[in-house]
Amino acid sequence: MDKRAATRARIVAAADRLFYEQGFEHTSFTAIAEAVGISRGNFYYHFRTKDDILAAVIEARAAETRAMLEQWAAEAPSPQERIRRFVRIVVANGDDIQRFGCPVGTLTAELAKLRHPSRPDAVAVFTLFRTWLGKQFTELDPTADADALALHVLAGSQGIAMLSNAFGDEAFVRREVARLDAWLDSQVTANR
Amino acid sequence: MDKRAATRARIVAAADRLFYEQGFEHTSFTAIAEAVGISRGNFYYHFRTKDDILAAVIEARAAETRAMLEQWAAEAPSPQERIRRFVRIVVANGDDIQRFGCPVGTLTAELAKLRHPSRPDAVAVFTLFRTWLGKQFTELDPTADADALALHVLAGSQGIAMLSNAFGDEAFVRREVARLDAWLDSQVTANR
DNA sequence: GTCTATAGACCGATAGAC
DNA sequence: GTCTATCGGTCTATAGAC
Repeated sequence: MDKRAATRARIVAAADRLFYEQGFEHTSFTAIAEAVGISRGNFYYHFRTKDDILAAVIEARAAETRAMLEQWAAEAPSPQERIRRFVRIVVANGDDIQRFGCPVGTLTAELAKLRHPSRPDAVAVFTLFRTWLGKQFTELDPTADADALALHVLAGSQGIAMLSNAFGDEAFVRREVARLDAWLDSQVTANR
Repeated sequence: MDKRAATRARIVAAADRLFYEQGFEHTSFTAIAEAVGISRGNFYYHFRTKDDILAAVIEARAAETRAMLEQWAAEAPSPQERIRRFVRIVVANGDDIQRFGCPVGTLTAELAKLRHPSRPDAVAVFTLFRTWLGKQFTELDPTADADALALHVLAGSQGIAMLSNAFGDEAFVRREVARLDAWLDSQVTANR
């Protein structure tokens, strides 16, 4: 990787984190430049506008998500176990979610209010999870409405993330994850 | 109501709507003043700072919520029917939620990222629903963990609102509301 | 004449953009 | 490093109701 690409990657990583922690609009150029440790002037060598950075951040998140889903698919033996991996995100990233919510959910919600042109790209990250989950449910039961089940799981984890952020109640998160797990079990049993 | 209070109320109503549609930070003084039809200068006669407006908006939302919950409690005969009223919000306000998400959820999420001092007050609106729902579940079954059940319903509707906003899929909303209704039925049946 | 409500000029700071 | 627009925030003059 040449120096240009390396700096670009550092900018994207810093912006990603700041957009998550502070929101897209609230994060200024200056804040990103400071986090990376470069001057604002240097900045424009890599990105012309703030929207360009946002696009790069969303692209990076999408790539990261694809890699993660592929890894889960490779590691976990059964569809049920794979779906369980997804459900576990809200526990594994519990601390971040409690403080800043779900990165996918909060970004799409913000971009919706801003009527931002990149909003569909942010939604596409949601869609990655949606179709991946749908695939697992189809494997579990080819006759099921896999997309509906996928959205149910997605909605469940979004609700948990939202209230975790609002109330900071870890017991609630564990309880609701267990509930989702149990629901998943019941789906598998029903298919036997 | 004197003229001062009337103008103040109009400002709060306009700010409420704009904060909902565009987010708190994105909404400028100029935008609110334009929406109300007054000059920016006049503004400071009624509110000194933007945070003061936010505080007034949150207070208004809390009062509105309390009134709504009281009305539901008065109108609906059974606890189950009352809880059902709550679940129906995502359908009744389906259009707004699809475009701007849940007003309570999106505001608390934004204020969390901004580390805004009024965030606890925004969360308190969530708590109004939480305790009201808990009360209904206690009436349904005094031995149940009413708060856990309340949070489950709250999380369910938050998840629906989030994905409704992301995907704009009305069939999904109806499906998930039906699912929550069925779950509620099962809770009632289990108690018999 | 006094008070209430209003308008609009104006401030420093900071935003994104170049 | 500079430029311009706009941000939240402040001050003062004044029009009209009483």
